[in-house]
Amino acid sequence: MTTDIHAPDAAAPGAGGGVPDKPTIDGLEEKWVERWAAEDTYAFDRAAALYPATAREQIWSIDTPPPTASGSLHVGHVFSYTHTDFIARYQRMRGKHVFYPMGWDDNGLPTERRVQNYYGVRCDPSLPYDPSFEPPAKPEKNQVPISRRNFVELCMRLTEADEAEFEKLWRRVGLSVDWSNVYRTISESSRATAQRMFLHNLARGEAYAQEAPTLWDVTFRTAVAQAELEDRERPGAYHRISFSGPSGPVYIETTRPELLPACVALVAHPDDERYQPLFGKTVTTPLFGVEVPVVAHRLAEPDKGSGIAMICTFGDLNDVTWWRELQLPTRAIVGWDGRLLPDPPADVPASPYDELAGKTVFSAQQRIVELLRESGDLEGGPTPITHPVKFYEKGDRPLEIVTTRQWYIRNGGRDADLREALIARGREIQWVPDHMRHRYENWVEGLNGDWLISRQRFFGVPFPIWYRLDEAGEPDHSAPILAPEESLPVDPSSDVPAGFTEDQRGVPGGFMADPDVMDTWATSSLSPQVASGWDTDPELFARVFPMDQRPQAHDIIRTWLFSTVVRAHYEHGTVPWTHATISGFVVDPDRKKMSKSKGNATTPIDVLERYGTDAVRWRAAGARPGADSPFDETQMKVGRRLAMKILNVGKFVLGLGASASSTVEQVTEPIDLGLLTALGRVVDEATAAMETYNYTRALEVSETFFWSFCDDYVELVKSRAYGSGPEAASAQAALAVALEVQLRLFAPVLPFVTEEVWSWWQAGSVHRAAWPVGSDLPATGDPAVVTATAAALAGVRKAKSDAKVSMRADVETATVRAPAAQVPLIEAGRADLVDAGGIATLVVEPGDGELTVDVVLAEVPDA
RNA sequence: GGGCGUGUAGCUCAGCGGUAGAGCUCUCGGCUUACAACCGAGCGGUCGCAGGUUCGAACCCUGUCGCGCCCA
Repeated sequence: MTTDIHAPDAAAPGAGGGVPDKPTIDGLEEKWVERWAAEDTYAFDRAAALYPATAREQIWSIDTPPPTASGSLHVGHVFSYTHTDFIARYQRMRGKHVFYPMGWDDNGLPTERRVQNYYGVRCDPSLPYDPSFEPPAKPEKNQVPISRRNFVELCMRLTEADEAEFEKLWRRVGLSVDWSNVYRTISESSRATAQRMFLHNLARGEAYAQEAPTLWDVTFRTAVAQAELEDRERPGAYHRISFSGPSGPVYIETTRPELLPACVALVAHPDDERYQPLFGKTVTTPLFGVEVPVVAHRLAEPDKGSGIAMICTFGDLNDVTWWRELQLPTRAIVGWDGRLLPDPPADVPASPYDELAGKTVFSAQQRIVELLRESGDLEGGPTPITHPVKFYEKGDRPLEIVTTRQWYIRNGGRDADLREALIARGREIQWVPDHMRHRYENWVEGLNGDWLISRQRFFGVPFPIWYRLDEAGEPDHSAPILAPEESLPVDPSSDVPAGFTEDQRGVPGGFMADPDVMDTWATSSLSPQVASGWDTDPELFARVFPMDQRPQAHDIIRTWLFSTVVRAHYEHGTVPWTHATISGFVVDPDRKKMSKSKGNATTPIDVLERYGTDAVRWRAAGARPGADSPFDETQMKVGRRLAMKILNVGKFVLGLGASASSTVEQVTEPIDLGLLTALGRVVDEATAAMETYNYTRALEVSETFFWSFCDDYVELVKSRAYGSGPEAASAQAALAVALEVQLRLFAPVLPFVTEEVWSWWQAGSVHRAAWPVGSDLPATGDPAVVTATAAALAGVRKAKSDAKVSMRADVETATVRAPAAQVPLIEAGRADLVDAGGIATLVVEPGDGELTVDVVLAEVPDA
C-alpha cells in the first residue's frame, strides 16, 4: 500500500519555487495576497456546489458580519473576523465548498453623520433633487442643505471609498473571503430584499403600524427600539409636591415636576394602607387645578418616595403601562424637539402653562419649581438622588416619550406563543460556546413590546408605501398604497404610486410617501437572505440557506442575532443558520472592551506591520470562542517567533534531503516511526478540536508537538539525515512527512508562512490541500522512543548548561539510568543520541526512579 | 437588583476528582554553519476566600468577595 501523504510531483507547475538562502516573513503578505487574488484561491465554486450530486453537507456557508463601512476597524474586529477565517479555512481543507461572502453595512445613522461632517451638508427632504449638485471642496461651517436623493448619493460615494480601504485591510489580515461575492446593505438588491420582506411581513400580519407612545431621541428626532436603549445613572432630585385631596394635602415625590401639566392620575399600590381611603376619589393638581383620579396598580412601589406617584403622559415606561392598563386620558406636553408644546392639553388652563411653552424640559423644570415654591406647594428642598435614566445608546440626552405613528414587527414581546416559538428556534442553533444561548433566551423572555423598525431618518431603506390624502390633505393610514413587488426597490419620496402623477404629491386628494426609513437592523437582519441570493439567485439560495455559520460578538445577540432569527422564522419557517459562533472582545489592560468611542482602541495596521499578519492571527487564535482577551503586544512576538521557526525549520529540513518524493514507506527507524505515530495522534486531537470549533485547542496541540519536533527530534536525527543509505532515507522521509503534515495543521492560523514554505517544494496552495488525517500516518511506531531519547538528551544538555559549556562540548561518558521499560527505547535511539550529544561512551542502564543522566565532559584542549 | 461568564506562577492562559502545567517575563549559560528577532538550563503557585461532600478537591456542592458582559 502506498500512503500518499499529498506528495505531488515536485516538477508540477507551481511547485519547487526553491528554498531561499535567507527566508524572511517580511513581505509575505504582499506576495501571497496578490497571488491568492490572481489564482482565485478562495473562490466559491458555484457550479460544483450547485451540482445536484453535491450533498448539502459538502457546503459551508458563512453569514459574515457586515462591518459599518463609515466606522473604523480596530484589533478587536481583526481578532473576531480571524476566528471565522480559521473555521472557513479548516472547512475548505476538509473539502467543503466554502461560501464566504463579505458585506458592508453602509446604511444608517453612523453613515449619515460621517457624510454630514465629511462634505459639510445636511439633508432637507423638502428640497428637490439637484442632478448637478457637487459638495463644497472644503466643508464649510454652515452645512449646505440638500435633497434626500442628493444626500443618499453622497452616502453611496463616501461608503464606496471606505469599503475599498476595508477590503485592503481584510486581505492583509488574510481572510479567505471570496472577494467576488460582496454585498452592501444599501445596494439596490439589499433595498429590494428589505422592502419585499417587509411587504411579506405586512401581508401576513407580522408587521403593522400603530400610533403609540414611543421612546424618542430629541437630538436625532427619531424613535428608538428597545434593543437600542441603555440605562445610565444620572443625578436627579425628588421634589415633594402637594396635591389637594378631599381631606387635606396629598404629597407625591417626583423627579420630573415639569410634567405636572401632563399629570393624569395619582397611583399607589392596592395593598398600601395609607392610600386605601383615596382610591376612587380625585385630587387636584397644584398650579393648574386639574382634577385627577387616584388609582391603584401593582407596579406602584410603596417604599419609593411617599408611595404614591403621579402618572404623566409620558414620563417613563411605567407611565405608558399605567396609561394603557388603566385607560387614562392623554395630556401630552413634550414635542419631538424635546421642548414643551406651544399649547397646553385641552383641559389644562393656559396660565401658568404659557410660561412653560417652548421651554426645554430642563428649563421648564426650573420654572415650575419656582412656581411651586411661590404657591407653597413644594415642600422642602429637592432631595438629590442618582437614578437610572433611559438613553438611546448613541445619544447623549435622556429619551422622552412621545406619541407617534410607527411601524412594528411582532417579535414575541406581546405574544407568549410567538416568544416560545422563537426560543425554540434558538434551541435549534448550535451555540459556540454553548452558554451564549442564555443571552438569547434571557433577551427574548424579557421583551416587553414589539420591534419598532421605523426611523425618522433619511439614509436607509424607505418603507415602500404611500398614503392617499383626503380633501383636507390628511393622510388616510387605514388603506396604504403598497408598491408592487416587481417595482422594488422604490423610493416613495421620488417614485409615484400607480394611478397618480407627481404633481399630486402632497396636495389634497393626492398622495404622500411614508416619511420613514427602516432601522438598520431591519435590513441587516436579512444578511443571510441578501448574501445567499434570496432575491437575486434562487438556485444558490436553495443550496446555501439556511447557512452554516453566523459569527458575531456577544453584545449584539439581542439585536442582530435575534432579529435575524425573527425574519427567517417568518419567511422560511427555519433558523437562518445552524451554528452561531460567538467571539469575545479584545479588552484593554483594565479589562474594558476596546472601542473607538472609549479611545482605547488599537489600530490594527500598525500591529500587523510590526509583527506580521501571522503573528497577529496566532494571538487571535489564543482567544477561545466567546472568551474576552486582553490586548497584549508581548504575546504577538511569540507568534512571530513561531512563524519564523516554521520558515527556518522548513528550510533546514528541505536542506537535509527531505523532499516531496519522500514517502512513509521509507520510514524504518523506530524513532522516526515513533515521531510519525505521535504526529498522527496530534492530528486526531487537532481535528477533534476543530470539529467543535475550538481552534485554540487545535493550535495548542499542534504547536506543542512542533516545538518538540524542532528542539528534540530534528536535533536528534539531523546528523543521520546528513548521511546516506536507508537510515538517512528514513530520517529524511520522516522529516518530509512531518513537515508537510504540520504545514497543513498550521495553515488555517498561519496562512502566509505555511503557504510560503509549501511553495518551496509542493504543488498548488496549502490552502487547497486536504486537512491531514491521522490514519494516513503510521500507527506502528512508539512515540515513547522519541520522548525517552529526548529526555536523555535533555539530561546531557542540563549537564552542559550546569557546567557552563557550549552545547557542542564533547562528552566522554554519559550514563543514563532509566526505568527498566525505557531502556530498550533509549537503546533504539542510541545512535542518534550519541551524535546529538557528542557522546564518546554512552551507557544505558536500568535504575530506580526517574531518568537521570550522569555526564563526564571531555577535557577541553587548550586553544 | 437579575442572568451569564470568570477568578490557577509577575503577565497571558491550559488543566475540571487521583503526585500543580505551558508560553512570556526574570536569572544563569551558550555565536550550536536552520534560526542571536536564536539556542540550552533554571527560579517561580497554600489553584480568590470560608465551609461542606469524598479515602482523596484547583476540579463537585453551599456561601462569600473581586472582575467582565448583558439586562433591570
